[in-house]
Amino acid sequence: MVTRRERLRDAAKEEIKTIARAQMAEQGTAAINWREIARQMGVTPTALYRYYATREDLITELIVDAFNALADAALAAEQSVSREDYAGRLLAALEGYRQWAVDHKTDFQLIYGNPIPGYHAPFDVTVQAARRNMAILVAILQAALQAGALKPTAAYQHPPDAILEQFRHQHDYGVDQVVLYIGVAGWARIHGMIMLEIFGHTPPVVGDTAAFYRHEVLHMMREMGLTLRQ
Amino acid sequence: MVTRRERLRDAAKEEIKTIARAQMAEQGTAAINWREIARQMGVTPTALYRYYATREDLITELIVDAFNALADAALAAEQSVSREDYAGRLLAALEGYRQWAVDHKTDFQLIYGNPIPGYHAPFDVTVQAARRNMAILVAILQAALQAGALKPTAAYQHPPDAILEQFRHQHDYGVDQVVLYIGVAGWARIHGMIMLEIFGHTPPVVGDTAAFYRHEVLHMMREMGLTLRQ
DNA sequence: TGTACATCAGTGAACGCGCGTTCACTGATGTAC
DNA sequence: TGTACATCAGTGAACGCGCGTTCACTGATGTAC
Repeated sequence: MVTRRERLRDAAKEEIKTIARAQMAEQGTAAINWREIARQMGVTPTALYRYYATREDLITELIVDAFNALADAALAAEQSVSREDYAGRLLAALEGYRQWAVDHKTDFQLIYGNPIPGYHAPFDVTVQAARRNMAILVAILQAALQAGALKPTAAYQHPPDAILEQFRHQHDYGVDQVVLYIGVAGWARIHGMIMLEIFGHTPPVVGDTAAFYRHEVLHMMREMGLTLRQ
Repeated sequence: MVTRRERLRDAAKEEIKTIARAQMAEQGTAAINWREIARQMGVTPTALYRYYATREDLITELIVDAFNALADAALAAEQSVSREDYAGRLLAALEGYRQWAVDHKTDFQLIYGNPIPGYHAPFDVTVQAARRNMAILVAILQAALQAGALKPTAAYQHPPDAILEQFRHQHDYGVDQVVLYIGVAGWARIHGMIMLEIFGHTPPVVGDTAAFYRHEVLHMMREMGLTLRQ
């Protein structure tokens, strides 16, 4: 049961994070400013130490939140599609992924861009959070493989030596080797487009970045051997 | 003719930039510190104003340098391959591109990662520099197309509507539409792998990132319709 | 070849600013009997 | 139901630090005649 105090406490923590996110959106991820947060809340800087032991802790929580929100967005998108439409599910997940990134540019930068100067993310925390994103994509591919909707094309059937290292880690996701390879290769591909867009480097020849992304994803799925419904 | 004074001046500017790059390598792109540069040079902070009017100007020059060095690396790699081996040239260019990025992680981050807080790159300067990189790749593709080594596969022959915007900009590079499309799509793909590697997010299943990159590039070239020599 | 002047590199003090964090504290809110 | 005590949110002063930039200046190096 949640006490009144706990509710107020959680609300205060949320307010702090909301302001921190606004700061990032305006000035970049490195612009998270303790004293300025306090100012905006109408409170002394010391009061914030009731909620976060240090600025580092606040940033860590923002990172974990971002990873989770990103995974939630992909998952929600994926779950709105009929279970047997594997290609549709994957497309939805990947579009949900991109949409979240575009809607929360600085949160995405916080995760995948430059580390904040002087800040070092605790390894285990962020790795755990990052795994969830990969796990969602890989789960769809695995289901598609078992249902026969994913028939990996020749090039994907035998992962290159470079990726054989995976044997050591395979249990991490508990899926077939092909699926893991397709997952990693595919993820790298969509990551490139999103990073270019988020950081404003998409070549000016691309007009509609959302449509470009969708086109590339569909092309990729076809090329990898995932059957599309008509 | 270069006077003694000009030589000394250029040497001093180089020293400043070298120290700034070391700072980035150690603490990230945002860690460029005017006073600390002066300290390391054994000089007062004010002395540096003889060479750069402001910290912003210094950063801008670092960005331009990085873009040029990156393009130089790709070009040099490409030029060491026989002119008629188009696939070999492209592979060399792309591997040179990645290698430079890996060897100069923070310079690459400076270009393609988070903007430095409070710093705003002058648009025209950086755009001009970025264009060179794209131009090099696209030139190889165009030559390959004309020589018949590049026979775009079906999926690439007709760029999607999303990219038709290019008509407005096509003259920028003066190449065929297919080439431009292949160039942009391909660039996004390699960009994803490099960004993941540079920022330390390559999934741990990938053992040898260089081999993985090479494998993906070769696969991509085959898939796009660029004939490989045996 | 020597002199007069202009150009340039670098100094040193100071400005104004803001940061994250510590410490000892006050006063309000909750809890146990 | 009221009282005694513990818990918690928040204050206010201060610490130690470092930043980029300005200003008026000195002394060395180059240039023109």
